[in-house]
Amino acid sequence: MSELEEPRGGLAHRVPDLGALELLLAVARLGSLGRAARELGITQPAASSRVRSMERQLGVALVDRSPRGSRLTDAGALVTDWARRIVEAAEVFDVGAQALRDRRDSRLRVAASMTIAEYLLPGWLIALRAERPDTAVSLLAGNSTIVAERLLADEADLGFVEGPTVPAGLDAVVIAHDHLIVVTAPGHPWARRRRPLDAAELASTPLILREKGSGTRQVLESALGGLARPLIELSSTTAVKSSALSGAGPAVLSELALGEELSARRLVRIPVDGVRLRRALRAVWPTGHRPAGPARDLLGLTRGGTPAVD
Amino acid sequence: MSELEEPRGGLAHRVPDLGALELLLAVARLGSLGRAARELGITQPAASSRVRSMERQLGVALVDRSPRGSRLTDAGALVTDWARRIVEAAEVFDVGAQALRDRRDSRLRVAASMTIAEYLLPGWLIALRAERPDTAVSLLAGNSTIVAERLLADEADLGFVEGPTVPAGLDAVVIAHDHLIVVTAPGHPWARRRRPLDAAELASTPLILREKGSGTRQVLESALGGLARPLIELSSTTAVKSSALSGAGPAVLSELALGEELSARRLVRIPVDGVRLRRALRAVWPTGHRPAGPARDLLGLTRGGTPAVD
DNA sequence: ATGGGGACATAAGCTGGCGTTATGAGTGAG
DNA sequence: CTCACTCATAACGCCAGCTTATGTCCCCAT
Repeated sequence: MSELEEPRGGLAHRVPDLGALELLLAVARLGSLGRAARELGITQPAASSRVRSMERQLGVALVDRSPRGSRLTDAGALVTDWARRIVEAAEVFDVGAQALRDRRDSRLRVAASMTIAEYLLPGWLIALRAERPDTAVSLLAGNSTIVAERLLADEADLGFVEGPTVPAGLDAVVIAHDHLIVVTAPGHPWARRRRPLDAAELASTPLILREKGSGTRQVLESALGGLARPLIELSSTTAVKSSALSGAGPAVLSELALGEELSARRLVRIPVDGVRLRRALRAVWPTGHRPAGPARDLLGLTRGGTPAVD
Repeated sequence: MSELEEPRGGLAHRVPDLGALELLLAVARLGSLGRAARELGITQPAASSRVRSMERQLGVALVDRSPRGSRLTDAGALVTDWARRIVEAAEVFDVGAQALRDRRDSRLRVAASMTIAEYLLPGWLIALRAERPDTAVSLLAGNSTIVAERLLADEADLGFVEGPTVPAGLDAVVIAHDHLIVVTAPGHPWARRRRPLDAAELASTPLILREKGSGTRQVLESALGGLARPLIELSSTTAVKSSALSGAGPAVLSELALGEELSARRLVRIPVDGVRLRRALRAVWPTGHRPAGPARDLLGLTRGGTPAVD
């Protein structure tokens, strides 16, 4: 019948752009199109038209307009919550990308391992920006050696490394532990086990793993005593996750890489007994040069709001 | 010095749009601008220009171009992972919004409680689309009463409800449990406790809660034996989370609402002892009308890839 | 009751971003 | 040496979204 429109495009054609989503969040929060428009620095007609075209695009009424304000419809509330998650991911992107660009005016230069730079640092930077909006941060991502080099050459003010050892010449404090966990797709037999796995089972089962030499692989192998049987070897955490999601087999990866997948049961965590699958995450700085100023502020955030280290 | 550009706009001006992010992911996966362009159904010059303007916008080189392909730079890999999370959130938005619109041609009509519709269903629908791309789904979100009405009026094929009781006239199967958890900002004294909380402590401490009558509030109060002392009462899970993030106090909310906040330690989970803070999530259908066809497919996904119920 | 003010809608015009086609230039393989 | 592949550049067109200017509705205060 009415096969007039078959968008058949990428997501971008079916999902409103970030500006529209921000607008929707503002409308939800402020209860008025006009006020939301003002907050975003656009005019009221622009906001009106934008919300309208968003509704047209989605085929769903999002806001109830009235002569004295606008409130979300039920569907609008649902859509707004999904929108919020996009915007939050965009904030992470933004603060991360902003730190990546080399700025000469950075007041705080951070060097961090990949895992930390990817998963943890943006959150800290968002929190830091909330407290100290004027602190421009620059980020360099690399392995422990790189981080140490930068710090010792005074090209970074604060570093973050993962793994069992602290590079020479640096003082360190453990800020958290990264737990590796075993996951499978929900259909896998392990997902129905009642007893935790033990080391022997884990070592004797082919697993989806990062490549040999990677941080997570090292932790696993040292925990198992040198043995780990790869089912597939992949070069990024993301690839491991995708592979596990597709049901290829059990995977071992950092809990940091799992978000919704666990709570929505798209992946199932398999308990493991008697194997210490974790590694320390440490903040580091040149021996003696205890972090001060912005570095100290950031360090405070990483340690759970306790500003003093000591 | 060079204060030429101060974007000073919303996120939308600093974060590339979804089309650009999808393009970046395709380039990362395929190793070539041209191939990525083809996959997205645009021309190679369009892709080239888009990636270039994204690099200009971010001030970071993302891909190394060579006469025989393009690979991500180190910074590009990081940016791409952040981009992936935006795109994943956009997929959730897309599949959810698509289901919300009333389609006459829906092959599967679902009625679900808010929590399930918001957090769980999109993931299931993405999985369902992967297996049965032709299944058009429509979604109606509402409380248990609404869900039951729709099912009994044959206006929905499958329902999802949360809470201790199964509405009359429906058969049900428990598909999961929603665990309520107690969280605080990392700076809160509870975050440093070593012993789990007990019921008495929980009941005697003012908490950030949903309003009286809400599902999560009911679970908490029945678990505590009727008592719950609100510090603030808020009308959405999201508001509770924001409030907890800002350090207003301990909050009780569904683990489904927490994503990164926990693993990145922006919120800390406080263990609780001797209180059963969970509620069953159930799939429901009219007594006797065992789900078949698409409804059965979806039901299978919710139960961890086991297609057969029974 | 009557005007003022807030909220949203509509209309007309401009602009810029992104797309297209057409072409050029560099590299490696047969 | 030519083909096949990569990416870059140029010239042009379209449309989404912005703006300003106006209209309508409703509530409230005088």
